[in-house]
Amino acid sequence: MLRCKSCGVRQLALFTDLTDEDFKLVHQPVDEVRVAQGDVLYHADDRADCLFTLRSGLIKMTHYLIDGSQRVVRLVRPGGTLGLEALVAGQFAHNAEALQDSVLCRIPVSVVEKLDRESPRLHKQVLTRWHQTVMDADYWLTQMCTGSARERVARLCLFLAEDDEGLAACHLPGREDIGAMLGITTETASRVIADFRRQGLLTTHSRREFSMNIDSMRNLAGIEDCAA
Amino acid sequence: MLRCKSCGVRQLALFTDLTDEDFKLVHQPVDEVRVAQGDVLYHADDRADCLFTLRSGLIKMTHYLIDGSQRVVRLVRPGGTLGLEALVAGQFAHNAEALQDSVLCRIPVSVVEKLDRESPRLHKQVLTRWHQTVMDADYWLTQMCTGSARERVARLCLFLAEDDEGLAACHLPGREDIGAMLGITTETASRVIADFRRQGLLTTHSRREFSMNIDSMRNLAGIEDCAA
DNA sequence: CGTTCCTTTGAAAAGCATCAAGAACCGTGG
DNA sequence: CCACGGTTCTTGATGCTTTTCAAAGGAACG
Repeated sequence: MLRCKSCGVRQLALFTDLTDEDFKLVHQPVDEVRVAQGDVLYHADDRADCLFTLRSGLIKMTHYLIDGSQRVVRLVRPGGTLGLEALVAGQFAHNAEALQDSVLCRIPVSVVEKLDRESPRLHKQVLTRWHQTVMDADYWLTQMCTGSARERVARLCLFLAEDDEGLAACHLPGREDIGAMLGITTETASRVIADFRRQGLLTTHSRREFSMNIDSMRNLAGIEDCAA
Repeated sequence: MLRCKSCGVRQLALFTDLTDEDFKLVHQPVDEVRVAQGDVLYHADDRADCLFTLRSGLIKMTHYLIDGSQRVVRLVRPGGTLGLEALVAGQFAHNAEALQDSVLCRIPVSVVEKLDRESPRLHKQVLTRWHQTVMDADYWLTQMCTGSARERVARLCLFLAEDDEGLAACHLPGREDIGAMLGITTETASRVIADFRRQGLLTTHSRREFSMNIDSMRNLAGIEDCAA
């Protein structure tokens, strides 16, 4: 299972920088995991003995609220890391659910712990991953939890478009998910998107795909370059 | 300067668990830093060659928005760690400003890096601190960025009261800061608090101190125990 | 081809922001 | 000790935004 060395996303992932020497320390399998859109990778409080690197797809990290609804606290994109808390706690801190069909590498905690001890390169990467997670969280809060519903939807669209390289089709989540990401209701999410469409800012190709006029969208969002 | 061993907040802080052996590795001074209410500990993008443990007081971590206003992304309470990003980036990621007179320990990055390499106990603590930071960030998002203004203010009051052990006086931030924490306007913050006061849920002793009826406040907040 | 789920839309009500002004508080200097 | 000016807090009135409740249209799927 050790194809990590030639992995396509490795340059983005946890195992960047690793030398051949480092790889020799990996004695447990790094499996590939596939989750279909809508499937749950893990639940909060599940026993955590591995962590994940996202190779392709899109994952939402959520918390359930007291009223039973869910709040999206962050999205993870290819190259991102999920479940780092496995290194310090016995259980996961979020629910991780696929917004798109996704492929991940499943890395046993024991592997990361060993490398963390014996490879300064991986050790540094682990810290960097934590840092990135915090930056992502802060970015999410400032961008997706601030301003009017229109601004937030515009920012979310721009965020989603970064993955899919702009002009072509971007994945558009369901309205309920959009609501849970932005802290607004499903109806408001729907209304804003329908409105963007009427104004010609946004075109939906299928139910779950769209493209947009990036510049106009930036105006609505309040121009700010993306830290994530 | 090595009074860490007998430090009152050490049990909460980064240097928990350290043995005498570990302390012998610390060859650079751990300074005490005092910041008065309203003072800035550091700015985002400041060169970061040290990190901090909060001994007493309260610190707000903020980002400036494009419009010049600021958004509070998190509060740090005694025992918490600030500026962990110094370990992986050359600069700080937030503005850190004192909401109350505060005392911190200023720990050079070189010290933490050395201990991180040579003390498994500190190494574990560093990871735990990162984890805690992410948990705090997620808690902040779900609690302070979700629900009506009344709910948010109620949750913030409960959060602030945890420090000051309930019944006695708790620190009440300025209305503008409250707004920046909850994503609402100064006026709305003021109105909600004035309203709580009229309903007898909350009593202000001085301008910056209050106490409250915790149970009623919990009802308004939607009961949920605090993860932070 | 009908069922089911998701999205869109409408109308009314509630919530919140905005603008503007007055009141309370703070530190300072007389 | 009190008066003063600046700041922060409170309050009111108004209008926009968002939620809520309800229902109808569309797309997906067996």
